[in-house]
Amino acid sequence: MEEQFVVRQEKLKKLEALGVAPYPYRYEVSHRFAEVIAAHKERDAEQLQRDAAAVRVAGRVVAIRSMGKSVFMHLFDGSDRLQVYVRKDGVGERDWAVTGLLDIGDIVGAAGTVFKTRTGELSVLVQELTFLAKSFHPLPEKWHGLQDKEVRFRQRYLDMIVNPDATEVFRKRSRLIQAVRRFFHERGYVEVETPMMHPIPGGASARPFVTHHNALDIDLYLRVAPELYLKRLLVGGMEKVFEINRNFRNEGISLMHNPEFTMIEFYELYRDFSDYMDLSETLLLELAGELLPDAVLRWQDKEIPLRPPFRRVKYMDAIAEKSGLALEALWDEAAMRAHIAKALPNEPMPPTYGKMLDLLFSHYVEDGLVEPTFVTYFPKAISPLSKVSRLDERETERFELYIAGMEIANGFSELNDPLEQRRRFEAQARDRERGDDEAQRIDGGFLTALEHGMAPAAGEGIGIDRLVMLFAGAASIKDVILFPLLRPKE
RNA sequence: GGCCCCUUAGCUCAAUUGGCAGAGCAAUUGACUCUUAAUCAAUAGGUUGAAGGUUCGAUUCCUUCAGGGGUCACCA
Repeated sequence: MEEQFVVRQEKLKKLEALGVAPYPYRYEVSHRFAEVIAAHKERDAEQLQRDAAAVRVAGRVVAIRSMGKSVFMHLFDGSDRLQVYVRKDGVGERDWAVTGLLDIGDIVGAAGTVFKTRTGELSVLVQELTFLAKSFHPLPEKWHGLQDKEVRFRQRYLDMIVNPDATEVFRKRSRLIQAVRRFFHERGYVEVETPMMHPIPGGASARPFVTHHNALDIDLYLRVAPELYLKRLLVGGMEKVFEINRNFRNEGISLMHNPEFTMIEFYELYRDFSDYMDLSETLLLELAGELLPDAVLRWQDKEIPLRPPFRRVKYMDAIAEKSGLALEALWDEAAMRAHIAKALPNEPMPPTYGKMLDLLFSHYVEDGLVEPTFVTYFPKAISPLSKVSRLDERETERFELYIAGMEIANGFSELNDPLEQRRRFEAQARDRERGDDEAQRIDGGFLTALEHGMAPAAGEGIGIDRLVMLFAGAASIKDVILFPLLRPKE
């Protein structure tokens, strides 16, 4: 609001008139609030008075209670709150004048001694108050915090100042990614960075974002997946490799989808999809050990135990069971078409057989996969990069891990036969001609790499944002992405 | 993109059937040297998201637009 902005600018001028530097360069902090609290919370008022431990702390003023010649304030350091107490006769004349000019939102340093108030709250009796930065805007209300989701996402810093839980989610995210990295480093994986801009988008079925490089005068696509580049590294002999980075998909936004999202992809030579299902279980349990009190995900109103081995169900069996369709019908395009026309009359008829399968899977199966479940042996038609099953040539050695109705991971025995890979790409090209504009494109450079010989390998991708949702109990992907995509305002 | 819902003071929310736009917090002024949702007294703060329409009269009803949320589709 205009008026408050003006008033606060006037206060800044008054500070300068007192000889206070309004934007000093540094402040020597001796303890974070959590350290002060941990060190002294168990001691009683008498002990604290005897010792008079000296601290220098800093934070944002989030509450002011003035008693006239003494002022209580709560400071917030990004994680914790700490009360400080300024008395007129306890600080210098100038510091007292500064205290009177403070607004909620200002940032200050406080040097003094730790004590306990009459009501037992650990506080700092201030001897020296240092002004560190001015806030010209009022903070959201103290009781209810900031409710407006739009403001929370557009001005995430306000969310973080007022709703400490928001920050906690992102600390968890950081710890989770750190734990994932350590997991793979401990197993001898090499972390790499492959291009974010691809001349041919590949590695996943999705619409890409397009951009243009001026000097080369070529269109480039923001990557939808790093897969085809990571496999080139397998050809090069990198035995274990992973990448944690952003993917970009030009698709809709929902509780589970943001156009840019973080993914880990990892690959290991001489392994197959079965090894990677085991590895996924190990990883999730290790993350639970790191982030949860026990191996139980608490998400929304659900309790989801992580108890290996996770349930395993074949993709086609899952659809057959939930739809009531016979397995033979699922393998027959005409029968599928008839079923969809009759049972799902409001759905537009998918252009390809693979899209029909997708439709039935998401309609009948997906939401019901709450407990951790590996869906296995995806049909060849929708798995252009995975190896054919040893058991049934219509299927592939591919799995997806579902938890809480969300797809969390996707892995397979990597197709390494270049002639077969070329045929799969050609089948995708035919799907594209039939109207599936997410069908994968032929990447000649990738085929050439395979032609040089790639050892058998397993590969997998895990959606990090969704994993954070599960481990932090977040209902929306927007709650685990600091700045989710919103339509720009004005 | 389709459908449904929301948008009122800086923030959180009210406003009876269409009849004078309010409260708490925040802010301003004053009192107060252990408060913590501090307290007490006073003051100020509004183009009710925007533009039209109906009406004597619109926060309220209608249309269009903008932003957001939910949902469906696509996707992870």
